Amino acid sequence: MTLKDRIIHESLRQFSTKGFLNTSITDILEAVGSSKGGLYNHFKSKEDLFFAAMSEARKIWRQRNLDGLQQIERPVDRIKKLLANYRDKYLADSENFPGGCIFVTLAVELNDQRPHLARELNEGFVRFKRMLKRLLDQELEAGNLREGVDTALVAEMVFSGILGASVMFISDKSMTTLDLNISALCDYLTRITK
Amino acid sequence: MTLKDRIIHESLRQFSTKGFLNTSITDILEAVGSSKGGLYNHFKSKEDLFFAAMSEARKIWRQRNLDGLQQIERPVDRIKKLLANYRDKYLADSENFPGGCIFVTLAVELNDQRPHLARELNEGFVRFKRMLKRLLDQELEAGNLREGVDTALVAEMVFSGILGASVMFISDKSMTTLDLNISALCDYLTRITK
DNA sequence: CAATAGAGACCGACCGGTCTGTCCTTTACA
DNA sequence: TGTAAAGGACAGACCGGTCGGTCTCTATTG
Repeated sequence: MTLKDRIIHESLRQFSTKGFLNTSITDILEAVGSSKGGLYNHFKSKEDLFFAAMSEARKIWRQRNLDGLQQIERPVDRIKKLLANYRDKYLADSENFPGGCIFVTLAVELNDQRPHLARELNEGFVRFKRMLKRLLDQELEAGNLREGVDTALVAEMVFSGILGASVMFISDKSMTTLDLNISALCDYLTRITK
Repeated sequence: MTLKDRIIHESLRQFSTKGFLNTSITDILEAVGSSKGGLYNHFKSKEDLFFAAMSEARKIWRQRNLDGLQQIERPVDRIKKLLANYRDKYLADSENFPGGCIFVTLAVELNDQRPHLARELNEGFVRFKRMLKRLLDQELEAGNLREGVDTALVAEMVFSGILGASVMFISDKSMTTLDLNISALCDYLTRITK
């Protein structure tokens, strides 16, 4: 692994626990055993490192959460699989993200302090919500949802549930609470399905 | 209003937008038009100010969210009223908390960095969840919940939904998205009630 | 020899906190 | 009642330390 990659991955670890502003360049460099020169050779600023780290974080997120979704036919079951992935393969991943979901941590920290950095976090949230709604709409067109179910409302509910579970997990790092949350969401999905 | 109170309220404003660590006492003092001497005369440290501010924040939270709950008879309707309060009287309060829910912001920021400060935030979350479950259990005993409804699961779901809605509101400050989230939660509560 | 990666001294800005000094109000006493 | 002592509220200079970023210098490699 190159120094550049090691810096990026160490950044992900520290950003996920301490956020962007409270992580110092020095902390990252001490962890990877390098120095200022080694960092500023590859990144022109701390913000530049932020964007590189976010790109890598999105890649890891997709790898973890979309794994095995293609093999599943029913859209609603894809959502349930995604929820299980989110619990087992993503949030449980204390190697890359020891502080919990890095997007939640950074969104909460940066939205009022560094709007231009927070923008792409919000875009990620919106894209994720749209994906949930799309899957629910497919189920609706197949006539598999109960009467009066609003897919936009359900997508919002599931997404908020995931965000809330992520915040709870950041707070108490409890796998049982996390499991309770994911179970509640799956239960909810079952309840609105025929 | 005394200087001490003005410092506390300005702290709430700045903590809710920038968090604790990224708010400098100089920023607070400039906003209230005072100086170091004026602050350290009333608080022995920045952490001392934090605890004073949190105490005031909890007081405001209760005022806003529990307002008018006593007049309502059905427990599940109390929860719905609380959700409406949370949307209309608490999150919409940009005077005290311009950055959204201060407890979410601080919990996400402090859990890995200042565990002893974060502890009482988590305690608040647990107490709130217990309150939700207690109300649901009352409804269950009255036989007003549908078959197979697990009150702990529902409480978890509602609480996560609130946390998620708070994070979304921090991110986009959109009242329509917030309203969608609260509606989804009310919809969910209706769906599990007889 | 040229080019690049990396080490680390260094810079100005800012941090939380301390300390001294200056008011102003309250209290004590002849 | 006049006056001095005492104490609290606040201003702001100052301290050691840390921040992001720059710069110079060295080691390695083709």
